[in-house]
Amino acid sequence: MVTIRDVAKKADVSVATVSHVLNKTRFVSEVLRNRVEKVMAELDFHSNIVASGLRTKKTGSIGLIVPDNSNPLFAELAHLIEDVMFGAGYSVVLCNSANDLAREKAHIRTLRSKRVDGLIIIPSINDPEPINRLVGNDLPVVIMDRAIPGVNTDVILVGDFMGMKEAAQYLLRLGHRRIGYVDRPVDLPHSRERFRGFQDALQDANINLPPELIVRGGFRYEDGAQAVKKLLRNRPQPTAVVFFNDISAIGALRAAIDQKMRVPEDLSLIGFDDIPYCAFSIPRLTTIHFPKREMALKAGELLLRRIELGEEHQFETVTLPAYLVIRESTAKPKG
Amino acid sequence: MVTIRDVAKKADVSVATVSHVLNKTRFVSEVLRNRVEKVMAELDFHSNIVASGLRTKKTGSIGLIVPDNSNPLFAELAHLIEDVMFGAGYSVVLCNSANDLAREKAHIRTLRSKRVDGLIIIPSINDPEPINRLVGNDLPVVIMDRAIPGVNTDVILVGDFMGMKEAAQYLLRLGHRRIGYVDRPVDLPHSRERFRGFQDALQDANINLPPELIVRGGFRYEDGAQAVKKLLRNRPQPTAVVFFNDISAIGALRAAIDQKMRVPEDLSLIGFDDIPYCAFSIPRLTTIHFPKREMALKAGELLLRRIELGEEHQFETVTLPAYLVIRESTAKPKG
DNA sequence: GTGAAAGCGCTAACAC
DNA sequence: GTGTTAGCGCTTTCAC
Repeated sequence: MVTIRDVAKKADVSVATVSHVLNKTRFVSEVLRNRVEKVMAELDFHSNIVASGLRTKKTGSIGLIVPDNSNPLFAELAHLIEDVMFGAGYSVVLCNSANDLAREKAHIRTLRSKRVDGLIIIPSINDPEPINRLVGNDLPVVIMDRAIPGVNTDVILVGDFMGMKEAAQYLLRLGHRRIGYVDRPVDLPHSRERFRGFQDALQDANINLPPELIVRGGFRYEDGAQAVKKLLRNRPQPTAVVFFNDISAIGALRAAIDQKMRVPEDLSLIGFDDIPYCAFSIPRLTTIHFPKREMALKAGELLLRRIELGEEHQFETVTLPAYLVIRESTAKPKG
Repeated sequence: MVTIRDVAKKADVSVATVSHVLNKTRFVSEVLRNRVEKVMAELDFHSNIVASGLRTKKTGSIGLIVPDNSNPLFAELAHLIEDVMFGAGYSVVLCNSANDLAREKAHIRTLRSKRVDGLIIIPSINDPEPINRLVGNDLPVVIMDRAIPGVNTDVILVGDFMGMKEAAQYLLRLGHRRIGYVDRPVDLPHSRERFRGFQDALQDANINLPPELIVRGGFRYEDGAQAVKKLLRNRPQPTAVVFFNDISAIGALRAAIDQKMRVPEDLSLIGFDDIPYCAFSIPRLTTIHFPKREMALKAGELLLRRIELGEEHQFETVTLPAYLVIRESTAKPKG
């Protein structure tokens, strides 16, 4: 690997000069600058960022921890974040936590050792301690999507409560009275909020929510399928079901059709996230829009501000509105 | 940030000893080892991998360049690769090329500057030169999914030709004679292979493939929808359409239904990739299975071999079989 | 406008 | 068994 030294020697200048043309960090006469640049090209010189990082304490990389990059929501978020960070000159190290605390902590540890300039996390952790320790060590962190009580970072949330409440209200307005709810297997702040929004809407309308209509399902296709089958075993059957996320709603849609139910005539279904596929399923899925682009942008913005302006004060918590997108999987209950 | 020096001082040993307990790279008496480890924990020491990387020329990171992490195929591949690399102690820097050559080159340049230990690329580039230059500089690279003629790396391909041929043969066996084909907007080796497989099957059966049944569409939902609408304007209409990928097939499925076509009764549809959603669409999508797990595993294996064993010889090209998965979007043509 | 040189935090050869 | 120390390839202060 060719070094700055090699370039300096061949261009007959000092390493300082080479460094300065590299970083435009002080004036270099045109003659020398041209000479240096020519030699760099000739030698196919690629500045060693590891070495410069050792001096400058900047790596030009950030860590991004998501639960599961196979999930279309997280995949899109990861993509968008990579996009804004690329624009700002940073690379992103992508880590999947698999909803596993130990793994998440391992990734945090590694990322810290690698001296990433910042961290964006969609946490599986509910414990602020490992994260607060990072911040204490001057590592800018932004938490996305899931609130962790007591965390000292910027956090960007989605209007889970209101989004889900709006969905339930819509169903109520259509005339539904027996509405099922399918949750994640283990709850986290965001899922709790969504469920609260759902409950709140029913309560406002004085609708009873019997426990048999709440199922702790999962966030995968199969989970949604299983959950809806279970709900459909109830008598009377629910006329609508709301899901923690789109994927499980789509699995449920499939299972409902398999059970000869018509959607939405016999059963209304609502998801959450508004993944691209919702607009193409048959029927198209009514869902709550998750503002992915806005979240990625905001996350990038807040992180970059901490990194580059070194802001230390006031952590911000911003909540982006989620809103209902009415498509074709919802209708009035029959009868 | 606490350094090895701080630890050494506090534990009253030399930095060498600290380094050696850190890396288990030479024997350290239990007494000292315990003392050092205790101090490390007390000071919350996190070894600076940037610094060690400068000495060892290893960063413990690899680069992964995919066209678009929002695409479920690439998202899953990225996830799987992260998984195997995590298991081997590496982080992965994820980059989206957006099918843009300039961007892909920019990423390669950055990754090289960051001295990643290896690179896995799903190239948008057709030009072996930038990649061969990397290899010339001792950066292990493996190319996935798309062949680049003349490249000096390991490459892992999928049986595009045979997979697509099998799909077409299946359609032929069902009795289809007017079969449409929807390709990517600009072809790359893998799409060319797929198309060749399709052509080959028709040719074997002495079926004519009129140009109006071939559309250069795209790989997004909307593209598939547009493409199928265009195909359906032909008279006689095709009775089946094969798509370059699942996403466009799913978009087409939606559009076909919108045009009051029944799938598969009026129109058979086949995708490619077997993304998870295919098993849940209505109807479930017949497609060609893309061996994602096997590819990720193989890519990791080959890359790690180059990185850790420093193998220099013989580049390998492995082709993983792709096979037809018959679901519900295909049937005999009516009439 | 340019160069010399110290030093970032680690590893590893060498010395004892 | 353990310690000393010379770098790894850069950046940046200080000097001219």
